[in-house]
Amino acid sequence: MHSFTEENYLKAIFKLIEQDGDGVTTNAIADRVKTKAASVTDMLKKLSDKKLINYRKYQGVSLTSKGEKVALNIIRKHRLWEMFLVEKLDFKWDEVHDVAEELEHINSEKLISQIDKFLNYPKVDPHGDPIPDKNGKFQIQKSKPVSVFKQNDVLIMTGVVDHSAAFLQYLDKVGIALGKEIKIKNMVEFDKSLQIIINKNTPIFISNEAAKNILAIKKIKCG
Amino acid sequence: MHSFTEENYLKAIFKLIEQDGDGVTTNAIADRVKTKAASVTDMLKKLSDKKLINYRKYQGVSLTSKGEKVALNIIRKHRLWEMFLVEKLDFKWDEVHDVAEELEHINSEKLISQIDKFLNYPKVDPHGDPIPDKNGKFQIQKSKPVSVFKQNDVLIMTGVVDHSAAFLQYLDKVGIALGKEIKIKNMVEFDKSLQIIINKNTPIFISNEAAKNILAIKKIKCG
DNA sequence: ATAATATTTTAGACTAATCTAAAAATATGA
DNA sequence: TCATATTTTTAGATTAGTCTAAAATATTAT
Ligand SMILES: [Mn+2]
Ligand SMILES: [Mn+2]
Ligand SMILES: [Mn+2]
Ligand SMILES: [Mn+2]
Repeated sequence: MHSFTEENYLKAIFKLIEQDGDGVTTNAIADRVKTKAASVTDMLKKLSDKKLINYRKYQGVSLTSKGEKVALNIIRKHRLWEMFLVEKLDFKWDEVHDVAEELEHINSEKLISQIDKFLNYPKVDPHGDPIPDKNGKFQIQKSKPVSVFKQNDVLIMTGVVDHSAAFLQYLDKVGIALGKEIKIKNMVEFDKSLQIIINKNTPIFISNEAAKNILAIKKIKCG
Repeated sequence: MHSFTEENYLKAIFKLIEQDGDGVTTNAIADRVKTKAASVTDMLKKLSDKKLINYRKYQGVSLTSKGEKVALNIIRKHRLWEMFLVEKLDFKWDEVHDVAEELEHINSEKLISQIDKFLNYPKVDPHGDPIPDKNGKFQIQKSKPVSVFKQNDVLIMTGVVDHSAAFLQYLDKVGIALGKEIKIKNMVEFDKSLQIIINKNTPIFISNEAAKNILAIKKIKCG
């Protein structure tokens, strides 16, 4: 169907559009797929010939709906595999990404629909990212970084911005995980670090840098 | 580590050695990996440089112990994945091979050891083929084709020679599966077809061609 | 033993994906 | 606006894997 490489470019372009909107630049893609701008230009021509992207020299690119469909399917597979690894094979959330990068390119409609069923049709992956369904539809997250909330806000942790193993391991260490309650006890004016209470435990401090990389929503009062 | 292609060549060489012994020919490999002899010669040089095979021009090849180890690991992964697909994702035994051909190249020690554990360390795959352990060790099957047994022998079905979907579907249709009892009721001298009884059901006829492709062992009397 | 046949290797070319270096286009800013 | 800096594209080379056609070697059959 499409080569590994083509799939990786499409996924990269999709994520850059998600971040910065259409008109994705050659250099931005080169960065993401860890290659040089010259190689990207070559690939853009190929993807354009295949009607997977809209491309005019020097103008930046966007995905056609065909290209977006391919990208969403790769992302669907990536996130389902991550979920499978965590839920069924006892992987930690910081161990799954690299393996999923390989597994996402396996071609089998049946395989992925069975994995989906086996996991009971999960809506989010182990990092809180939404899993597109068969048709590429997924719920847009309205989470925001913990850093934007106010003193005494009570939040539910829903995701991460930084997906690096190092950051995920840090969150493990301080006890922050998906679904945990985070109460903002107070903010240090000097460096914008936060004192927070996780699930009613003893308060801890997290840096502003950390707070910017943790996503959460306001907790709904219930009971 | 090793490319996709290199792994497929090593696996092909391993299986040819298993079948015909050392001194595997260029054409035999070309057949198995579905390429041309000239391409095989190129690859043999590369594998030889990497000390994965023993190769002297025109003399045929054998695997070094390093090469054998790689081949056995691919086969281990292939068979574990097939088992996973059948046991956990409701695939039929005739549906798993092609997907496993892709999955066998995924690189993750942890992934495969967890799959092994998840399946409770199976000894054979859905086709009755032995699954090498972490160290490449596996039990040699002493099964023989049904065609070599004698009238009134009572057998247990243990595997297949022909792994094609068409043959496996035929076996499904007539009710032959791993572990089933096969009693040889009689053999037609004319065309060597057999009348057999599967699990005490009504007798059926199978051709000599079919009998040669079904593996079995003599049933041990018990009770 | 020699000629005919079959197998294997070499030579040379092609494709996908990559790279470096140079040229072209665009953006920036005095 | 126009020179400078940055970004993007082109040109040309490289590598892995493949192919066809031709040459070299081995096998087989008279
Ligand atoms: Mn990931
Ligand atoms: Mn994820
Ligand atoms: Mn198989
Ligand atoms: Mn099998």
